[in-house]
Amino acid sequence: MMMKNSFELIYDVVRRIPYGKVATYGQIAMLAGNPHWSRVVGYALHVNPDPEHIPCFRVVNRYGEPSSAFAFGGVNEQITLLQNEGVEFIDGRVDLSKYLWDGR
DNA sequence: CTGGTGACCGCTT
DNA sequence: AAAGCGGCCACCA
Repeated sequence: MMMKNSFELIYDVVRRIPYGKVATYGQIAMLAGNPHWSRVVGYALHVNPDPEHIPCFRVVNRYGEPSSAFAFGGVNEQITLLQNEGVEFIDGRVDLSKYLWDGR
């Protein structure tokens, strides 16, 4: 039986993030089906079983700023990756008005 | 086995 | 207008 745990639903949503766009935890949680999973989303990415297929670096908090625990090698590195995709960082924040993934 | 925490968000007062 | 609290899942000791 394919019992999709909440984590798989979250991974599925994160994997849908297109190139050059960013998504927020709340957005993913809502798309996953529960607006209160925002916390679970953070934990799901924490285990991040497939970082190569799950662009956790494209996931940012509501303020458009990368999470603190991203220091797995250098938060600066994450910002560079997004910039490399065309995402413009302003004052260490992403313009969610332009780069926030609309869920499509 | 139980308790507590964590990459968060939204609502209430 | 601002601040504080709760809530869901899974893993750890």
